[in-house]
Amino acid sequence: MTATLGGWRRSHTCGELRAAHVGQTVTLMGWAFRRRDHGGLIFVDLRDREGLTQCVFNPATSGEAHSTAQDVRSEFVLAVQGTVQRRPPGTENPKLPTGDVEIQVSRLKILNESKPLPFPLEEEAAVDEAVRLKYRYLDMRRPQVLRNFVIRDRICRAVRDYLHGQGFLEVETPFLTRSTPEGARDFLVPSRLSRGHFYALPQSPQLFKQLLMVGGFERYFQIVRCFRDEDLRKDRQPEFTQIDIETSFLDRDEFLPIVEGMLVEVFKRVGGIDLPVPFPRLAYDEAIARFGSDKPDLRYGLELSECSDLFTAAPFQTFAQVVAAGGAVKGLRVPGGGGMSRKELDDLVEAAKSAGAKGLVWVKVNPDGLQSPVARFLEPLKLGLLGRLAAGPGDLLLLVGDQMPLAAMVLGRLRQDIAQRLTLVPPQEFRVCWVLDFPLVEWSEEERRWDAVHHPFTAPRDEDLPLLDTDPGSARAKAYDLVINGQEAAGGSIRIHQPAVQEKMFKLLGIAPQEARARFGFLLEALEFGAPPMGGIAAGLDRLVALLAGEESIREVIAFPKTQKGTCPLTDAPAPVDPGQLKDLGIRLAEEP
RNA sequence: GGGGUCGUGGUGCAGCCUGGUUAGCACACUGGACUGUCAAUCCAGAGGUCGCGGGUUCAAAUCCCGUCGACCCCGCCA
Repeated sequence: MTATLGGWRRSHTCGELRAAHVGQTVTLMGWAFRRRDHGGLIFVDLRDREGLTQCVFNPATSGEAHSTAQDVRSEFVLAVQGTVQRRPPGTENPKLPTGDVEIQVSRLKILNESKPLPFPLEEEAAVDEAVRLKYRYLDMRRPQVLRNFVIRDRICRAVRDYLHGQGFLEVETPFLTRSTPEGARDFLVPSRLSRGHFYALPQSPQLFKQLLMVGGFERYFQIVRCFRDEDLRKDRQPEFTQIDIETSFLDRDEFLPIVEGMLVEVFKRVGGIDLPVPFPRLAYDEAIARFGSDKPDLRYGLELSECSDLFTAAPFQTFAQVVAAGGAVKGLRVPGGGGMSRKELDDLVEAAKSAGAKGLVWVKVNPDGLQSPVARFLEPLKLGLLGRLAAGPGDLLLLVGDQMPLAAMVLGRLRQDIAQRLTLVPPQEFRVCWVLDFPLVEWSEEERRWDAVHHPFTAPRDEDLPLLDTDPGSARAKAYDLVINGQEAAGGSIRIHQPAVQEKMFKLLGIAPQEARARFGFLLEALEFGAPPMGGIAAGLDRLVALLAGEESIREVIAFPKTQKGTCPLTDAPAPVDPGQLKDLGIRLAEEP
């Protein structure tokens, strides 16, 4: 190092020099971002993590430095020594924080050269993501990419500071663990020492954090990697990071404010945003009824209306039958949507069908009456309908009749599309809410059994405990989701801490006692040794960072993300392995089918 | 597993629908000129298996089939 640097020491970063530094002799190190060669005079914008500083190479100052600067190309690594001087009047650059000054370079050292780059680092340059990821180490030199990781770092620090202040212990849990049934597909790791046996990478530290509570740690958190072998999306990676939290002796209403405090701290420190507390709370049923979603976006209105009663005895047989069969008719008013073309309406109908609806009734409210494929059935209901939906001329009404919650969820999906199309979504705004009282279980038609909505360790609400025997589908869980701008940002629950209840839950889910013992025996046993009441939450760190960074995809806030097929363009993982490695593991690959 | 968009010098795109000049433009790159630029400017130049394979045709970047890859969506993600 010393040899290369020749005793030079960096005195300042490229982001900090101001008019107050004029006259000082400084040493800067960084990358040549841009070079402007005027023949007699050469300008180089030197870039490091903190910013840009213009360096001037004048033969009158140093002929040697000037001639070396002629060889400088993009992304050469440079060390410069020189004097900070005020730029000549009229040549200041207001776009740069350092734009009032420049370095009159007396000595230049090229620390390393660079080949021409495979893509430009200019901010405005659009580059294919696959190319960016293959050369991610170059991509991150772009200030707008770096910025996302600064935000990520600050969020993590705010989380740690806050939780430590609240008495939480940061504890690590194993990555090599055992496969859990249910949930996502596991990533498996073959064991060499126990041939034929496999570890699984954790989908979350769920069981371990409960064991930490049995262990008396009382308040635990971890910023931890989780692994799920499922298909990817712009907000889903095979490995992602959670802020994982668990507490003892707290009921839901004592725990949620702790999480609110964490979010307040993060948004305040990182975004300068004041989130009002307490966060609004919506029961699951209410969220579905009003917004057609269990993760409602509260940044805009477009609430759904309950219209079932209007159709009980109506001439519109289709809906009357739906209501008679215990279903519901839900309505959505699209303000000013009366001008939509036939094609746009057809697209809405298509979208409704692909969301699972049998159909979609649209109604244009014209000054002279209703216009709709079923207008003649609706005309008698006109006043009731317009009143219920608060609709007037120029509006479009969308109606779906089906079983709940499907009817509402179909409109909930259209609600999002329409908000986008009508640009009702305010930018730079954050609306946070809790969704509570989720159903404990839901009936799985294909498996012919009850499935846990959250996970099998989630406690039912105390008053709903008897329902486990009589009407499991109506039992509500002590589960909660934190929703920000229509995205699930965190989810958690109060856990079952009594073995008898846990066994009852397994039974309900069709997990036989011996099967439960085989899979979760260690947890069941732990619950028998004085497990405290406990509950917690897991927040998706990547999504939180993306939200605060204003990025669509979490790939933008992960240093080395995977493509949609789960590959890494930089390392070419996953890759075949040496046959000897497979032999050690006792693994033979099956022939291709 | 299914649907959609895209794939053309290093990068970003046009050309494709309606097959036929030497595949065009911008940026980057190379050489030259230039002492106040900051997306420097001006002059000159080099750089292409049109993702891959097959088919149709006198002729394919262009039409057809297959395949691979990237992205978006549905399913999936307790």
